[in-house]
Amino acid sequence: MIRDKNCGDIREPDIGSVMTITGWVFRRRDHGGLIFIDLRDRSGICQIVFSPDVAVDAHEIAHDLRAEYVISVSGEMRKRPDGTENPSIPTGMTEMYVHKLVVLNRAAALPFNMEEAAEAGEALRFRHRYLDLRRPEMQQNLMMRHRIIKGFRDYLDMKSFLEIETPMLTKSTPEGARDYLVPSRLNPGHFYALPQSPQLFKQILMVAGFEKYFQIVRCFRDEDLRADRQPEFTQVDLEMSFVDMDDILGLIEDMMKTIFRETLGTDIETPFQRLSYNESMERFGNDKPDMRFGLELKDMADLAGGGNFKVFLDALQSGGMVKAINGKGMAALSRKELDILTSEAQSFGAKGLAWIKVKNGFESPIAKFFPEEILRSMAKRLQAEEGDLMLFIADRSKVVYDVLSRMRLELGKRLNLIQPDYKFVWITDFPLLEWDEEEERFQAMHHPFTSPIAGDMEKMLAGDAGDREMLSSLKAMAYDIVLNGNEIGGGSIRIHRRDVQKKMFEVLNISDTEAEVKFGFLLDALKYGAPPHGGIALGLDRLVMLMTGATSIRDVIAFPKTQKAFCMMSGAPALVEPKQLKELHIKTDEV
RNA sequence: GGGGUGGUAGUUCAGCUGGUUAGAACGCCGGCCUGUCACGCCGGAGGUCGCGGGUUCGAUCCCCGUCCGCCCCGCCA
Repeated sequence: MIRDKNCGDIREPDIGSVMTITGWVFRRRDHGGLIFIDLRDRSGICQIVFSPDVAVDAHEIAHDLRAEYVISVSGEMRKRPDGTENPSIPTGMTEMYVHKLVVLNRAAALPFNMEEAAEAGEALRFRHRYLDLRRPEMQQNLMMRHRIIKGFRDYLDMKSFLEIETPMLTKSTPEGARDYLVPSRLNPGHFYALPQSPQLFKQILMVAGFEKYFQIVRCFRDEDLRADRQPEFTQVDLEMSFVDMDDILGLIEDMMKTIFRETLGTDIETPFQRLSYNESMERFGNDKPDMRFGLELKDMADLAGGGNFKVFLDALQSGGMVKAINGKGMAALSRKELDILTSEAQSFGAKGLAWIKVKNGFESPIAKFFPEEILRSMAKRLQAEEGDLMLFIADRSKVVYDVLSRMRLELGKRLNLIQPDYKFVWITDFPLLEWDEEEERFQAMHHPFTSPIAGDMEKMLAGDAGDREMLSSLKAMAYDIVLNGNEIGGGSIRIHRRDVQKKMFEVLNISDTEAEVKFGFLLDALKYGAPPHGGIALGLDRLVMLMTGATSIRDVIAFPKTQKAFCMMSGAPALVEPKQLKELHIKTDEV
């Protein structure tokens, strides 16, 4: 070993001992006489002192030290003189008096200030990711990620889950996201796909009798990126046999509780609240509600219909809805501020925003369309009191939900209603199918292997594949796990009967031949004694983001890609040699 | 594919209604400094104003195109 101890581990018992420590020069304070350096390694920082009274040559060399030089220093650990201790760091009682300094490596002037790197542009941080990752904040993030992953592994191992790897070179599936394709040299014109998830393989593992499987696995989706979406991301993927939905939800709750306790020391509340998809939409306007605050949506159709405000009446008549939320204490907003709020609503897709101030009665351009009694009922339903602002959206249901759910979040932030906390919620009873207007057929809302809920199973089997109304009413035995308004995972009880699976393909308008070509191996497997099974996949990156307080998953991924799926450090993707393309039997169009 | 926003010194940003010499802070370089911890003080260097075109006597500023980052819609579970 070329060092005796980590910088951040130095404590008072080390006083008096002579040792060697190594690290990066973090900050330097060169007084000409005394030189102080904060030496940093992964564990933390330690102040070292160069004095001409202790070692003339080391002191001489120390003048030339610069940020991020890698050095080794040997010397005596001493108690800091009275009054010079630094209580703000764990090593603040001690300092090393260096008698020997070795510069292990020099560093060029940095492209950005490490201490203010959080403010530096992401493009720059990504290009020099090795420097960005050297920052304590990023190191903390990745250490937390490690502990969380270890938490999952330990917990699932304890519960007798087996970690089994599945192929990365796999087969393109037509449903779901766009695949990343990999050309096959040995099979001209044929392509592998990188997995969007190990879905089919984990089901096969259940058929194969492993009963409890998990994997911390990379998944790939060639879709456009967001702050919480990367083209490659990590799932905690698991599947179990002989279980029902409550078994899986219970296991995940206990697992989360364990991991939050062990990594953050936080005690989260279990069991998690459960909301049906419909209830979530009604009350919050989306299927991933942030449960840390109220501001719930209220249906106003009956009251709105009792006036003669044309916008409301039109919306209701054409099958739309009128819903509202209560902007607590916002009656003081000026006309101009209300205009801004309105254009915000419009940017979310609304045609307009109707508002009624509860202020000396009711103040609003639309108040005149409603009898006093209805206005009072509206206020009552929204629990609006003097000083509040009632905000209405009237439109098609999709628009109303979309706009109000976003306004709810916006107001929650603005009114400071969102306290730091971890509020989980399960969303259940999703529709099994979703009508695709463009393709004029049903799509599986979760995926085509999801079982209907028990009561709907016979309905689907007995029903006609063209019965749109019946099919739209079917509920899936699927569940999403939502944390603070972020979807962090989802799963379902799968179809384990071949006849049900075939019916599902029929409903989805996937022909026998097509099903055979695309999922034949799963259908085959279902013939040979498939146990009832189900599982879930958790989005690890999002979970770590929330647990570290990061604002983007890019801050919890060591080497993330930009919004154009470009790696600024390595330069991937890149052009390749014509020879490589030729071997792969590939000709490109452009460039 | 679409909407929004940004790109000026190594970095973060300012730069008025288009005007002659493009600034600040931090960093960098040189000097001074023996108790600092964002050390301090003095001095200095450092600019393809993303790129291309246009309008203009004159463009960092206006217009068009383009590239890149970020946020969002579509897309994606």
